[in-house]
Amino acid sequence: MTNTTLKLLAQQLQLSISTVSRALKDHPDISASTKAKVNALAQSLDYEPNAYAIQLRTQSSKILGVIVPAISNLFYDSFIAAVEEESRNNGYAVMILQSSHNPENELSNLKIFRQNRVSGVFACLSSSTENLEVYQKMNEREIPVVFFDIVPKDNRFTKVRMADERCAIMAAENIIKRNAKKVLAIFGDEGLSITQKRKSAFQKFMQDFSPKTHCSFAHAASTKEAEEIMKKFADKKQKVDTVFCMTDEILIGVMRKIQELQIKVPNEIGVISISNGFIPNLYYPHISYVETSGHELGKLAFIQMMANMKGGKTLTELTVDAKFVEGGSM
Amino acid sequence: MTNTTLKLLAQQLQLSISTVSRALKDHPDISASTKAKVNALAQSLDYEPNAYAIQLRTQSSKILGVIVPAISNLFYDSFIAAVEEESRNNGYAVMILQSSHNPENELSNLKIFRQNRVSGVFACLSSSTENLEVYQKMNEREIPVVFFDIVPKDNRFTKVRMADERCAIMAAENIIKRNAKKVLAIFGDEGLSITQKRKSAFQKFMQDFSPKTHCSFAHAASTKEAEEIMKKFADKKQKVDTVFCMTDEILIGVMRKIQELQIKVPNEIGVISISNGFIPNLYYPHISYVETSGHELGKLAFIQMMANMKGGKTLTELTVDAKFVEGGSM
DNA sequence: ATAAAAATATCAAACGATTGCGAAAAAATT
DNA sequence: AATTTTTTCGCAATCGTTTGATATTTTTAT
Repeated sequence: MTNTTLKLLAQQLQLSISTVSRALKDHPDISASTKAKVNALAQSLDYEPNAYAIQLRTQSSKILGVIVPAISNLFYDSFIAAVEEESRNNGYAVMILQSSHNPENELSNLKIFRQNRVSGVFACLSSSTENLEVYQKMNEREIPVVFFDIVPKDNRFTKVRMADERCAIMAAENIIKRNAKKVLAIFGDEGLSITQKRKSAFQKFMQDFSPKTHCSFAHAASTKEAEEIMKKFADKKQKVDTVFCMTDEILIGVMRKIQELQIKVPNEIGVISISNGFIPNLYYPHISYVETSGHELGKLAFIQMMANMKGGKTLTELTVDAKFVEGGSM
Repeated sequence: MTNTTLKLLAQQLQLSISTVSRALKDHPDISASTKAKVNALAQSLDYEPNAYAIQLRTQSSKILGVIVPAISNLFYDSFIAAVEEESRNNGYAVMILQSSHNPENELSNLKIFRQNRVSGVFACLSSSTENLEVYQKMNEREIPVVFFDIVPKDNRFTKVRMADERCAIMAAENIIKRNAKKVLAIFGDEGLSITQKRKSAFQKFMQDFSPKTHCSFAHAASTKEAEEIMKKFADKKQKVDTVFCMTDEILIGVMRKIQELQIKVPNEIGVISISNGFIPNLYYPHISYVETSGHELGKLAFIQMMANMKGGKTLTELTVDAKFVEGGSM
């Protein structure tokens, strides 16, 4: 069965294609009676405009692209969900591609986006992306790019991200409030700017406001690594009394060890993390965390995208503020 | 900056558009030298074919649609990830829309898919979807629809799903093996066929092979509900010694209560669930589970899609088999 | 040297929709 | 009744690509 087209409608109604087209879009040139007829037939024949023809003619697609390292991720999936929702409400469809943290995939994804003439892309850099030229070119082609979460340092681009420094500082605040003596702070992948930001902010704040607190720093790129780090520190004689986890992956590893060794939270050890809240609430007591909401970030990103598409380039870096959620683990 | 087109290339090279087009696709009609020239210029001008023009001309898009109740879900996100991966490797892009379990959204999503002339759709029914007519129409338009996870009973459609009965039976087997006396089995949304299947298979198996085991059945549509159910049953005098959780949401609720009440797993209570493994492995001891892999299902769905698109309709119902993963909670 | 075959490149018509411009018909004005 | 205005609609070009048919040139065979 072939799709209904304007031509088909026109033939059946003995009208010209242009009249049918105009009738369908409620153009003032067309009489009410014709409109009625056209609409009726379109309805009964299940007419749906061919988006491809429209885009070809109007040179503007109603598709937005999203590149994430992985869809299957507690943070990114909520970001995607938010973007999808906003997009649909605004007449856009979303095309989602994952880079798997591989710059090559990132490139081929971008290619697909270009072929499909997406009218904008949301991009989260993969950890090893060095070359931003492609993105620069997109901007030159007037395809707005909004970076999120893992963003380039380069300030030629529009970016939205969590208030990373604030997150880290809020965590530090609560660690100090708890009166911690020996802190283990586990951060994520050392190469990412997001890690750097969080770490240096954390470090500085602790230094400035509680210089006597002893802090050990570690990096874990996976749950497994976090688990091992936790193990090492739990084995030591002078145990740490508070552990900070920069990501969900880290928290999971840490909690596995804590449960296994039956360390009491919060009495023997305090735990605090940065998260969207899903993982922290799995445990009892709930883990206290600084909230970073993929959902909020998605909404903000969409707003930025619309702004970029409408008017002049707004090359700003917006941040979603964080808030502390008391769980019971501190 | 405007996009490079065939026309532009042709002008610069003093060739006809058709020659350029053929050169780019390595058509035997074109000489090697011409091809070289064309390719060189195309490269330097960053030529990317306009997917819209191609689709318009060839009447076939390289886009697949996916409808899920929610992207932000441990099962669906891995399904999506798998489909996306397979798709990209086969030259397809994926458009993802979420229904939020709302039939209206489902409908408008389908509309978007039609407008974009997707060449196939993967659909997971929202819990309250009654009217399958739209899907039937898609099939009539020769747009293959592959249902996954929550599938229609109707056998006019192609479906892939987990081996739901097997899952439930495997869980039951292990409950019997544990020598459970009092079992609490919590199932999901009563309206879903997936729930029905799992429940009746579970029920029958327990009845047939261990009629003396006392089973209490309950339904929970959310984590919160599961938590309350668990609370009720933990308070009782004659405590249950084994609890079965049909979904991750339920497991999470149950585990919250168990941790809160400090019930010892597996000594005081055995826990078993159906899951993709992520959640069960968060706890210590790891929860034993029957594995249902969204990733596997996604791959299977893609294969079915390709089969449907290539050849004759293969209206079959395929299932991904389950396997039991020993955690330590039984 | 001439006809036949092979190689190379071009023409032109689609695909489905939009839209400026002009034309015919109907209504309003003089 | 003649003219102007308004309403209603059609013509045709265009977006970028593909592709069957055709034209031109080169090579090979006779």
